[in-house]
Amino acid sequence: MRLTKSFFERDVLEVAPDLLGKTLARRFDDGTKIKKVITEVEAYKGEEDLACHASHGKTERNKVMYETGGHVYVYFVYGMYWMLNIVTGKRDAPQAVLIRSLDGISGPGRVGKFLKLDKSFYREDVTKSNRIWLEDIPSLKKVRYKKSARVGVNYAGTWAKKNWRFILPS
DNA sequence: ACAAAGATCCGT
DNA sequence: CGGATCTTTGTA
Repeated sequence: MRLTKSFFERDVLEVAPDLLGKTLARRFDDGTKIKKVITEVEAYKGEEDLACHASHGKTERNKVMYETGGHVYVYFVYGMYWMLNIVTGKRDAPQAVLIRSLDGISGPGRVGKFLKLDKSFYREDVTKSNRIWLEDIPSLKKVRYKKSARVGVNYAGTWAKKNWRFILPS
């Protein structure tokens, strides 16, 4: 079953761990369809969170984070990687979940490459899109997961210490 | 206008 | 541990 708007409109700290064990589905232009279980995510929450891209207010790059949950936030880094995030929460509450790993695909850069993401996915709605969406596995109710500090955000001071990275044990 | 840094990955 | 490679951001 496809995850709906109400799933994504909750607080990012609830949505992020709930995404573990869920399925990410992607239909490519040639019609090929793939599904992978999400195994690692990170939460980025609000303008106060110095590790969050919204910490300097709304900009051309991050403006989709201010929209309602369920939108895709993709951005380009290090000259070669597209990072996949799912916006969560209500409008004007900038939050997003970074999809760091899928089953067999370790690292956010590789996830973007595997899914063949690009600028055109910016602001895609995963509750409606026919090329990227998320699905529940009804039989799987609860999963155990580990928490740790987020990766690559040491510049964020005390915010870097928050255990907002959620990992499914392999 | 421009320089610097970046929610990364890979090879050495 | 440094290079690749280029967009976004704040003004170094």
